[in-house]
Amino acid sequence: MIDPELIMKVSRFAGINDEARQLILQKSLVRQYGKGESIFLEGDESAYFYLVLTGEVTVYKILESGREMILGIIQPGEAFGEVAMVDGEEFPANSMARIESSILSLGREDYLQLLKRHPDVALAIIRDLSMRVRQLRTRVEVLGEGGVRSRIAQLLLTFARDLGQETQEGTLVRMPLNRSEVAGMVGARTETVIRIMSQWNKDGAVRTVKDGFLVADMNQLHQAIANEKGE
Amino acid sequence: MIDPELIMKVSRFAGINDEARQLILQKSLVRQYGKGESIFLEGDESAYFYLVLTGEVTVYKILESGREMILGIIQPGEAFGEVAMVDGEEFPANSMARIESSILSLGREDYLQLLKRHPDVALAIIRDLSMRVRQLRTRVEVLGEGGVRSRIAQLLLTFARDLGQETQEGTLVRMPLNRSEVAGMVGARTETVIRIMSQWNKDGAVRTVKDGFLVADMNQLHQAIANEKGE
DNA sequence: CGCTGTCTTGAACGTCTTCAACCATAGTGG
DNA sequence: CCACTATGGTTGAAGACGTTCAAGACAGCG
Repeated sequence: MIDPELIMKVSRFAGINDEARQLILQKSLVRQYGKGESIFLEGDESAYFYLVLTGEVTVYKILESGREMILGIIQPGEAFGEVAMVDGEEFPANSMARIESSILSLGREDYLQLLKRHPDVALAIIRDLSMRVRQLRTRVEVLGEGGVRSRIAQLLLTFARDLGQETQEGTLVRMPLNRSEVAGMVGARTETVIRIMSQWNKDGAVRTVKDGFLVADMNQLHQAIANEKGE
Repeated sequence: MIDPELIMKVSRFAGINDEARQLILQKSLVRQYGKGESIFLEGDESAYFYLVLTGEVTVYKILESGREMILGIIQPGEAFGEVAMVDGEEFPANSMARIESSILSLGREDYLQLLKRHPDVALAIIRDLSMRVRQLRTRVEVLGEGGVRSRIAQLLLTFARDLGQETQEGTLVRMPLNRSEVAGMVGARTETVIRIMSQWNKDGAVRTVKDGFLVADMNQLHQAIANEKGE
């Protein structure tokens, strides 16, 4: 059921030697998760390391106030739950498949063994952690912006920068985000997000399309941030 | 001018061998910074790794909206600017001494050499990065809480948990935080912070004392978060 | 003593949330 | 094929909340 090609395509395992490759194929588990299916919950024992092969995973947390905060959306090739596993702590957040996904998991022991065998071990972890630090930092920056309008603008610009592809219509981000998810990421209510985004839609700044959204006019978003009161 | 004792006390360098110790003493630079003095600015070339020996450093960023966001307050023994240096990128934020501080810096080359000589290298970095990930995550959680009241409560509780010491009056956090700083950490205005905190002061929940603040009644803070509208 | 920086308070205004309802669309099962 | 249901998007009105601007209190320091 495991597609060896798929696994080896993951940048993290690129250039890995044959022995390590065998270890992965033998010891890892690849499982399909349906949309909305839970992968682990906050407080669970973290005995596995997870890697998204295909699909997307939402890592989220229920805050003390009851709000649901999305900490991150994990893309194919990216790992999650790794920090907790290395530290040997419980998972600090929940995770679920955002869409139909296939996810590889490797037990702690096997993971550590893999690291030992492969020389670029530490580097892979360090690179991964650095990336996470950077992501979290931009998240803090998004949340730090004053109004909800600024926060959404900042969020969309970040997505456009990281995942966008240029088209003659503007920057296209191939990731359908519903308004609730946006709300969960910027710490706001769905209705508020809707009001702001439909405004932008009318103004031709951002348009929701088939398989994602299109930032047609970045300037308008920057403006929205700059004067803290959209339009 | 460098106090060898001081350097060796830093947990990061504990158990280091003599050779490495010599390297640090010879190659590192320790400099005093006055309150408010800048250490590096966003966009600066990151050629050094910094470590707080005594004092405290504020790492902050000027957001696109013009707001000043405090990303972290670095305590003695903690490093900063490290990620950027390892990645070879420009500093993504500013830093300044929050109080009179002595700060050690080590050039990129020497730092890498130190890491090579000392076996626990990668581990030190990984531990450091993990810690930073955890800190940023709690920061995101703080900012994600709905109202300003919840965010401040969450922030103070975090400080109490991490740095607090129990007294018969409550949990004491030995760190003077002025209201502007709190505002910069929760993404709010100083006046708002003042209104909320003086309310809490009257209610006996949190009191500002000589060298920090005292959380007298944690429950009130949890309450404030729970029902999103303080008391 | 006057200065500076922090803390405080008030009032007006704009923003966001809340709650409640309604529309559109895509499946689903009869 | 259609009613039925679930999901996501949308809108309105009222009120809570936070910001803004302006002004004053206060303490520590040269």
